[in-house]
Amino acid sequence: MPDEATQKITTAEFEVMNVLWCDAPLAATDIADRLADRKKWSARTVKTLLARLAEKGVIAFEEDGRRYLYRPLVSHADHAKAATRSFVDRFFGGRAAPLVAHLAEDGDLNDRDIADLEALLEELKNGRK
Amino acid sequence: MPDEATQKITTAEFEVMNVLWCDAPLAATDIADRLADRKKWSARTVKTLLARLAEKGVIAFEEDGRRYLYRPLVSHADHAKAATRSFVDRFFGGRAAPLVAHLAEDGDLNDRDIADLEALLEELKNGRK
DNA sequence: CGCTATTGACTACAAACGTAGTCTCTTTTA
DNA sequence: TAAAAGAGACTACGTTTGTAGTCAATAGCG
Repeated sequence: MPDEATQKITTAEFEVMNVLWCDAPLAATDIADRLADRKKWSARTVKTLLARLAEKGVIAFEEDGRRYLYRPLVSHADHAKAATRSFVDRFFGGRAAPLVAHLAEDGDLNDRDIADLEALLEELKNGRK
Repeated sequence: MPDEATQKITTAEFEVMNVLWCDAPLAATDIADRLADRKKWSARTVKTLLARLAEKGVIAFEEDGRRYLYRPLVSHADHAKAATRSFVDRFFGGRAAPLVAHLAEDGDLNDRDIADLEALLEELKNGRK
């Protein structure tokens, strides 16, 4: 089962993880550069976040000359899965349907979403019987 | 559109909101009592959380003799909706299907969930055309 | 070959959070 | 009527989070 730590990525840390999920391993500076457009963080801030992520065990780093290269230990999929689980548990008693209903009510589902969901359900029903 | 504040309910505060969403208005003591089984918080803690929620504008209180009766200003549905939106935006680029796919992959959807989702999709398709 | 720029290590610091304690007033009860 | 029990107001305090600054080593540049 996924480690507890998976849950504990904060929003700021998540931004860093997003970069690493796109491309890894990367040096701290590279990560800061790739974040530069979205966030106006100093490189220090990024370093701090990397240190905290490493401390939490969700990323690893290896030496590369006199700098470190960072790499995620938790996949995006695993993290999304764990986060989804706890979100759905918390807000919808673990049931997915009410969640989708909420999205639907707000008109947040377009035709493509609906089509995707239909396809997904088809698949599920087949896999199940 | 829902207030920004809607997002800002913390996990501890959320427990308090859950009580108020079930039954309101309630006095602080009543809320503490109803939380007693799940959380072993002192009544003080509950009071603090109520004060913070009031400060954030997500609950209101009215005097009732020498105590206050608290009542949510944000409905459970609104909060769930806002939270769902930001969750789905954050993790799945705003698309619901990948979210459901994650739940499905983990076997977190049972037959009833699937049936519910199917019904929901039927409804959506009808409402849409 | 000394200076500047880069990198990691350590430190900082305010706001938000979780979790309460104390103080004071008032109402109920013995 | 004095004491106890409960209500709100204000205060507290360690931790986490967001957002960095400083210091020391190193390494390339002029």
